[in-house]
Amino acid sequence: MTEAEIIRQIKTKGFKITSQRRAIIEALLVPDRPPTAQDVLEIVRDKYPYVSLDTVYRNINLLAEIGCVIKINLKNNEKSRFEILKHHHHHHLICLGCGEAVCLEKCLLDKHMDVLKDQGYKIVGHAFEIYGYCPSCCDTAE
Amino acid sequence: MTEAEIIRQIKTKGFKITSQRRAIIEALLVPDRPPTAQDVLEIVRDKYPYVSLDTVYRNINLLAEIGCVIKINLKNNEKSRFEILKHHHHHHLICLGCGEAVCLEKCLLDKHMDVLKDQGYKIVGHAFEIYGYCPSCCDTAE
DNA sequence: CCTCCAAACAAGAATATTCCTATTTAATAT
DNA sequence: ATATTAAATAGGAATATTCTTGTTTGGAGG
Repeated sequence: MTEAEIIRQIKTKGFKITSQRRAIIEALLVPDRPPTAQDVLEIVRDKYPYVSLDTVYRNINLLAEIGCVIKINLKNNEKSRFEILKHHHHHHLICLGCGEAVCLEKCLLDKHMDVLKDQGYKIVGHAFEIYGYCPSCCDTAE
Repeated sequence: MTEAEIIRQIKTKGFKITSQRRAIIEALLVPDRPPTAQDVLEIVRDKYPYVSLDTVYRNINLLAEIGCVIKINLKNNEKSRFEILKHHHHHHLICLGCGEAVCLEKCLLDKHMDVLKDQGYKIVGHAFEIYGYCPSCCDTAE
């Protein structure tokens, strides 16, 4: 998803475009690996020194709610990381060794959703994460 | 899983049985709906007034790691709730209306796991939660 | 262009959870 | 029973994230 597409989505849903919001979206696209809120703050502050961390969280959460960003919860109280949703809906394997989030090909959970919808539940979202060790961390493990 | 079975598991894995630990396990079984760490603390303190909240979290996390307890993450910064795993491995739908955690029948994620294991990943756990509204909260919603 | 109002903001307080350190204790070997 | 040691604990500090409050601002309508 490009910056322009995201901004269009935000407008469509009736939210406003502020300079901070725009800068946060751009910052999310800069780092190699999905950044933490703190990472985003530091990038944004190069341009807007008075942006608060709360604003970063508020905007990232908005982006997650409208489906433009995925929140990656690392275990053990590490900071969360946030990934702009480039292509399709997917989930992650989080390596407990190096902390890297590996994208899973495809979401296999639609079956669950369908059953619940039939039973009268209204589903608005889901979280799914796998914890383990990637092949190279398996090698170096004791 | 009964208290005795859990204690046996703890011993088997080389952890110690302390009076606080025992009391925490018992406290988890008391409330109707899965309790928060604070709920557990209050029950335990009836008997042991000097138990710390950290001890409750530490023990619940241990129980979760050895697979005796499931951690239920409610959205929006509500406190987590913890459920003694009575029967088989399963997940939850969390109602955003009333906050209730509905148990899902069965874990459909084994396919994912198998694929990853074939690729050399070592899987140690996963988190899966669905957010939505239960039928009665759907009725009362605007 | 000017007014208006909901949405967004900054700053700092609050919250849930974990970490740190010094002390105590369960289980094991003597 | 006693000594030993790693695990567990209490208490308080630290951390990530969200909430609160008063202020500012985007964008719709006149």
